[in-house]
Amino acid sequence: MVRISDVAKMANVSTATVSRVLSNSGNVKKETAEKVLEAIKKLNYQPNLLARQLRRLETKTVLVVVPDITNTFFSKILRGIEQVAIENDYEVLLGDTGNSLEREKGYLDILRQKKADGMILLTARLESHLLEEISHEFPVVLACEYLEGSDIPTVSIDNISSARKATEYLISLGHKRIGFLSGPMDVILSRDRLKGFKQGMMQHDIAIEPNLIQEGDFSFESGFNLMTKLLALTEPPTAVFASSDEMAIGAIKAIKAKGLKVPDDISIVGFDDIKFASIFEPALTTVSQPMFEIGQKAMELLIKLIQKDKLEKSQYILEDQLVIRETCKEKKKDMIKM
Amino acid sequence: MVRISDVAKMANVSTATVSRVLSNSGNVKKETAEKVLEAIKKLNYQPNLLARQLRRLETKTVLVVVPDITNTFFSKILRGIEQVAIENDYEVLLGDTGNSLEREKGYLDILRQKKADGMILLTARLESHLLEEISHEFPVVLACEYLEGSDIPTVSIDNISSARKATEYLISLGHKRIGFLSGPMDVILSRDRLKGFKQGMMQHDIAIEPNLIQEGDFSFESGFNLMTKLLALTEPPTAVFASSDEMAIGAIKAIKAKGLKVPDDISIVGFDDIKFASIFEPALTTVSQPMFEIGQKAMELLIKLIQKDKLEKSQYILEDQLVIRETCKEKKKDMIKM
DNA sequence: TAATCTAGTGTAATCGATTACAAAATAAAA
DNA sequence: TTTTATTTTGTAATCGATTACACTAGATTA
Repeated sequence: MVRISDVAKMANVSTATVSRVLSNSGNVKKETAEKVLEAIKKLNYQPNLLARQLRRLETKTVLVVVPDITNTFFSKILRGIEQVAIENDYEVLLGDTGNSLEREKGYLDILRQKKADGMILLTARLESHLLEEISHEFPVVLACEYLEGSDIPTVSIDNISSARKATEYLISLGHKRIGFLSGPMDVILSRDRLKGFKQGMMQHDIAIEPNLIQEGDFSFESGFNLMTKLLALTEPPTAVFASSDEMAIGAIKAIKAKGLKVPDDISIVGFDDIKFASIFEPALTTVSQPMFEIGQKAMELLIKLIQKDKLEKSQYILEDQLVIRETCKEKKKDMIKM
Repeated sequence: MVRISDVAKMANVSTATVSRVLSNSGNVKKETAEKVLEAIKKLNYQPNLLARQLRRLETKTVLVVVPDITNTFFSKILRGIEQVAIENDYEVLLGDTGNSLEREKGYLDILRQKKADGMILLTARLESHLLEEISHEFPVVLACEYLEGSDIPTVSIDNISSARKATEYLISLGHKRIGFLSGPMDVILSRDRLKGFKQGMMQHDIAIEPNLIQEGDFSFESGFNLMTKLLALTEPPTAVFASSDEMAIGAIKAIKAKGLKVPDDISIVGFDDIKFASIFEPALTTVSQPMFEIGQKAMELLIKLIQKDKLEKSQYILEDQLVIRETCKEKKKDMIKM
């Protein structure tokens, strides 16, 4: 392995001078610098980052903890993170928890062991005091999620208001029996979406029926299963608002499996606007999150934290948008009951 | 920050002893070890990995270079990699190239700078001599891709034979005018799939028509566009074999857009078996790759390389499988021409 | 009893860079 | 020409762990 001392020897200078050439800092005579650069090229020298990092006590690496890397929602955010990371010479250490709480916890140690300068969490199911604690010691940014009553910097959309908007859209189409497929209740964003749903309903004086609200886990499979349950009710909903696109698609499959049609028989709204939402048939009406931008912003904030810059605020709310495609329709006229 | 010397001081021992307790190596008296452990707990000490890594000249980190992290095909492989990584106390440094050759090249430096102990490439579009070079210096494993005439360890399916199988399946359904949507020709796996397609055709004495073969880039969009082109031919194909599921789905969308039906008018076979292949309607008949296993195996090989173990062989071929779903059907009887 | 071995611990070198400080060389000012 | 300022370079400490080597004390063997 080629070390800085090898370069120094070949160029007939001290390691300090080589280092100065490397970092472009300080005063090095032109000719000396040229000698050094030549030696570097000749030896194909690459500085050992471990040594540099140890000396500088920084890694130029950020840890990104993702609940499920195979979900395109998260990988799109990751893309945004990575873009800003590259622009600022940071590397991304990936922590996929596979929805395991234990693994989520385990990744905190990587930060403590200085393997990364900071951390972006796309999931926050850990006990909040753990997160609070580590965020006091190290730079931490939450994306999508946030922590109630905490001042950990956060980038997300306003889940409550976007869920309310989506609900009101269904109401505006004449729907009153609206089902709600929720995400897991231990994540705040699920609770927010539910809250938004309830707000929308109440604002139009529509009673909320508990058995039209079902808790799932954002997955396709849970969407399918919960919708099947809803369809088994004596009076199934005429519209359903799902807390993720995957669930929405699962729900549509369940509806189709019963021989019913979307949107003719039942309207569906999803959440996220993953790539597949527009490819699926019928194309999904959904709340579109600016995933790439969320990632970018989160990484920008993290870099600021690492550099100990002051943030203007700790909660950044990005704009979402209700994208209307093909899965919603005016409620059918009630049949005259016999 | 708590250092090993702080622990040593508190426990009234030398740093060497603390280190020995930490690594569970060597001979430390029980009582001493207990004292040390107590101090560690009291101070909430976590060893600085940078220092350890510098001393040991290893990072316990592997670099995974992915062409597109938002493609579930790759993220599934990544899952396999990460699983084995965790089991062996490795971390995964993610390098998403966004299909950029330049960024692919840039990630090689991370390896040279010792930020990772080895590298798994899920893309190999770089000039082969670059790859050869770096693989002589550092542990490198190719997954999915391989390099002709190179001995870089590789994990993949046999693309030629699986493409041949899929082609023969279409032929067995009576199709003769079979279109082929290829991936980019600068990746070997695209060329292999084309080769397999041609083999299948020739083995059944079916002439290969150049304008039924179209080159894309694995993406949904290219599938749509190329299929649109094929449909514009005076005599369009009755079946199409796409080199990726995304392309296949794009092709189906194009067919539907023309008012035709899959599989009634045109049969489609995809490649990869991404999650969405079974959700899409009609559910995709496709060549299923064992993505998770590819990732696992690749990581296992890489660990062996890092530990300087001998590999039994350098090319590992895993089993693929033609999954028959709903997008293929017997060719319609020819209309009697007037 | 003396010699040898072993367990347990400490001292200090080491990994490969960066950088504070000192020193030398050169330029500018008196 | 001497003095002072500036530029350029080198020496050695440093980052925080690991580990080769040395040492001590007690156990074992001859």
